Amino acid sequence: MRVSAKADYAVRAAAELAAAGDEEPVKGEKLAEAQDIPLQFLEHILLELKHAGIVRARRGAKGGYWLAKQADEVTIADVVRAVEGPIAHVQSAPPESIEYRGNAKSLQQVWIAVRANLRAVLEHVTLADLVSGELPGAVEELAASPDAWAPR
Amino acid sequence: MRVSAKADYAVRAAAELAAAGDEEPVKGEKLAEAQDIPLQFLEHILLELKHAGIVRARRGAKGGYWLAKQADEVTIADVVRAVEGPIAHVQSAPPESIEYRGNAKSLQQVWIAVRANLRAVLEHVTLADLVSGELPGAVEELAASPDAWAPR
DNA sequence: GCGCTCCTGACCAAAGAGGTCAGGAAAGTC
DNA sequence: GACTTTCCTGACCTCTTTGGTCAGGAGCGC
Repeated sequence: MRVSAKADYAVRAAAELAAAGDEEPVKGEKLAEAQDIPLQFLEHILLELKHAGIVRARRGAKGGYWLAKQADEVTIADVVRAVEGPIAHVQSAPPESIEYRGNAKSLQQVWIAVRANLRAVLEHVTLADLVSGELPGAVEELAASPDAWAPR
Repeated sequence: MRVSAKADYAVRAAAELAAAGDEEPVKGEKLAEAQDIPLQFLEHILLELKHAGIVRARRGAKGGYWLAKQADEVTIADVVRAVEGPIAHVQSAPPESIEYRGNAKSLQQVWIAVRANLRAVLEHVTLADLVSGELPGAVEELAASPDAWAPR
C-alpha cells in the first residue's frame, strides 16, 4: 500500500516533460536537476516510460526526451503502471481473480472497491492537470478535507 | 500499491475470529485451516495483531485467540495498519510531509487524495460488515460497477 | 507434572528497492 | 570522418522486505 520512489520519480519527471511541451527535447540531466532525482536512476526510469510508449527520445546533441502524447491524454495511472505494474494487486494477483472462503467471502468486494477508489483518482488526473495545478473537481475536494491531511 | 500476503492473511484471520464470537477462544490451527494459511506464519501475524491490541490470546488447553473488541469496532484499516504500518506512504514518508518542487507541486494533493480514498473504504468496513456480507452502502456501490472489475 | 497452545527469536531463500558503473550506439557538429 | 553529446543497456551492488520455516520456551488447565 505504498508508492515507490520509482513511481514518484516517474510522475515528477513526466510532469516536467508535460510542462516543457514538444518544441524541443529535454535532456535527462535537466529533468534530474529540476526534480532532484539521481540522474542514472532516472534514465532507467525514462527508458521504462519509453518502452511503455509514454515518452519518446532522441540521442546526440540536441537530443533528449519528450512526451509521446498530449499532456492531457496521459494520466498518473498510466505512468505509475509503466514502472510499477498493475495497481492494487493482492498477493501479486488481481483482486478479481481471487476467491475467498468461509467468513472472508466478502473480502474480494472490499479489495475491488479499494482498487476502484484508487483508479478514481489516478486515472482522472492527467499530467496537464498536474502541471496547471487545476486538479479534477472530485480530487480537489478529496484533498481539501482537513481530515485527509491527518496522519493516523 | 499492492496488498501483501500478510495483510490479506491478517484480515481473513480476523474475520474468522469475528465470526466465532467471544464465547470461547479459537485455536491458531483452526484459523489456519479455515482460511488456508501456513500455520507458523499465521502465528507470527496473530502475535502482531495481539501487540496492536486487536486480538487477545490464552495458552494451554482451551486456549486460543479472540477479538479484543467488538467486531463492529474493528475496521480493516486497523488490521492492515497493525501488520503493514501506515497506509499509502510515498517513499516511506507520509504524503503530508512531502514537499514537491517545480511542475510537480500539485502531486502532494494527488497523493493525499489517493490516501483519502483508500481510507474511505478501509476505515469504514468493519469485521462485522465483512462477516455479515453487508458492506457499507458506498463500498457496495463501488464494488457493484462492472468497471471496477475490469483488469487493466 | 503433563500435555496443550501460544510466544519468541533465529534463520533462510528469493525478490524488490534504490541506486551506481561501464560501455555501446545513434545523432548532430565541425 | 572524427568528435562530442546524449540516450541505451546490462551488470552489479547493498540493504530491506516478503513469505516463510524451525526450534525451543513459557504459561495454562487438568
